[in-house]
Amino acid sequence: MATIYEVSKLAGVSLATVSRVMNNNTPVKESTRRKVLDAMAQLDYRPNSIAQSLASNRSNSIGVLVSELHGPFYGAMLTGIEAEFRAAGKHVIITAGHSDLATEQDGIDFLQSRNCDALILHVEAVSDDYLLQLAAGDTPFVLLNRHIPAIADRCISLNNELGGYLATRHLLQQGHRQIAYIAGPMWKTDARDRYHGHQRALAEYQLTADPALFFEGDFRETGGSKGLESLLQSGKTFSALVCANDEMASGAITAARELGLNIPQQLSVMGYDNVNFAYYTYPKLSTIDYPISAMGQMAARWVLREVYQQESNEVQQLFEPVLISRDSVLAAT
Amino acid sequence: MATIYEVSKLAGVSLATVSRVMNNNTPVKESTRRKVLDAMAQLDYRPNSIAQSLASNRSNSIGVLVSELHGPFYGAMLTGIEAEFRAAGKHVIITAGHSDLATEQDGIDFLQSRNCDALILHVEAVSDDYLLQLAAGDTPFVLLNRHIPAIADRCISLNNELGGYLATRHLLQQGHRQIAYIAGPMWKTDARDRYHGHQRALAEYQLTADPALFFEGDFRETGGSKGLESLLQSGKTFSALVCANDEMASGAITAARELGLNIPQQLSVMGYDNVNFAYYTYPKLSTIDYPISAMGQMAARWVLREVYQQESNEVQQLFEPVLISRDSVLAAT
DNA sequence: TTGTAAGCGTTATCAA
DNA sequence: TTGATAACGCTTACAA
Repeated sequence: MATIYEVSKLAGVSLATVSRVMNNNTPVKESTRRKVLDAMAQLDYRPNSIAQSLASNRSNSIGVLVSELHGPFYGAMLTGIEAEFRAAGKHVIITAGHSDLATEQDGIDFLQSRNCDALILHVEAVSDDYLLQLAAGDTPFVLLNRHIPAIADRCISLNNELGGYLATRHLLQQGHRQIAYIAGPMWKTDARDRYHGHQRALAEYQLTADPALFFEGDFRETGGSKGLESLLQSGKTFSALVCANDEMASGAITAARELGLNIPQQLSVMGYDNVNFAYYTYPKLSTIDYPISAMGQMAARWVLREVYQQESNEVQQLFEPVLISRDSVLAAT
Repeated sequence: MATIYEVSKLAGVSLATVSRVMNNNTPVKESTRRKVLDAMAQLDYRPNSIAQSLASNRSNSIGVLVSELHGPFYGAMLTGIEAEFRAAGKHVIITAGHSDLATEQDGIDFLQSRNCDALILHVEAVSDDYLLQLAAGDTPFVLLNRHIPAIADRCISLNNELGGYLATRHLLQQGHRQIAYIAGPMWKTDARDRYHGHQRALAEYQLTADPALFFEGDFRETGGSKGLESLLQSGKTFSALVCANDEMASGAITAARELGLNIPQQLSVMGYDNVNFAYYTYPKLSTIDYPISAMGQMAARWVLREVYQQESNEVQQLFEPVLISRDSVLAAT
């Protein structure tokens, strides 16, 4: 592999000049530039990005920490992020935090030790304080799907409370009054926010959430199926169910069918996220749209703007959920 | 950020000694080691991985190129890869090839320019010749889901033909004789292999594939739905359908339902891949298990063994698909 | 067992 | 507009 030194020799100029034409940040005489470019082509020269990083203190790499690498939600998010950076010639180092405190902190350490220019974090276990402290350090970062007022300028988030409200209000508007709820893990902010929205909608109809109709799931299919079974066993009747995400809704629907319940005739079900497969469940899932891919893209743009000074991009930080009405909800009889 | 120099000063030893305790590759007196470790702790020293890479000519990073970042298939694959590397302290740079020739080549260039120690490639558009040439270069790489005899030692693949055979044979054994087929894009090897397996199974029953019962899809839900509609319009009757992957099967099932077809009573459906959601479709999808997460893990181990000399890990390169029988297939009447 | 010093391939500061 | 040359933070002969 040719080095800048060989290029400079072949072109008959100094190292510095070669560097200048590469980075074209300093004027170089056209004829000199040509000589250098020719030499580069002739040697099939590729700059060593490691050496560039060491000298310039810039790695052109962005660390991304997500809870999981699989699942429709994270997939869409990563796609949004990678596409934006790829186009900008930056690259992404991806690691998983598994919603676990130690693993998340570890992941952040790991990414920092790789000299990332910036971090995009989708963290759940780590505390606000920890992040505040991280913000005092000198690795810039954006938070995805989390809102911390003190560093609101680094947060890209969805109004989850509103989404929770919309889901339940939809059911109420369809005449349902006994509404069960399968939540995400309640230590997660988004799970709590969604549930608060649920409560607010109920309150508007002079209703309160019945603890017997509440189940805390895990945001995964099995959480939905177990949740439904448990709710049914409570003995309380309910005509509608809201699940805090689509995966649990899918699990709940499958479990309901196995128990001989007709969806939506005997039970209306709402999901949340509008992940790709929501259209392909049976019945098609009514849900709340979470524009996670766009939000990932915005996180990338934030970095491009704040860290790499690419002013061109508009960055939207606050997103609003939208109700998607499909076939899993029926008016109450 | 403290450097190795400051550590050496504080510990009262030379740079080299500090380096030695970090890499513990050379014996260091226990008391010296302690002094160094203390100094490191005191300064909260973190080695600069960029400088390490430049000096050692090792980046400790592995480039991963997959077709997409989303979708259940790639999600599982990335999870398998990342978990293995994370445990080994290596990190992954992930980029997407989108099954497009230029984008894939570009991605490979990109990863090489980042000085990856090795590459894991899930490429579809790039030619065998191109890969053979790449193999002649000096960046080691493994191929996932692709088999090229000349470099078989770098390939981790599933016997896709066998899977296709198993899927169709299952239907034949259930008494089906008119079997439609929705394929993946036929320029992709795996799509072709699966189809060949289908043909072989038919041949065993003295049948041949009917072109009117063939549709070339795109491995996505919409391919399945469009495929089913198109097959139905052909006027030919069929009692079973095999789809070359689960996503198309899901799309086909949804479309069938909309057209008033009962699954599996009026139409049996087979999928392929056994992605996570296959258990949550209605009816539960009978499919062919593709252990993609394990295969991703093996690709990672291959790298660990071949590139980082970690001999400990066994690497399995050839995988066999297995039939998963669930509810979407019924015996022919 | 430890220290010295020469790289690794760039960028960036100064002069010229 | 160009050239010397000192960083950047570490690894690794080679000596001691």
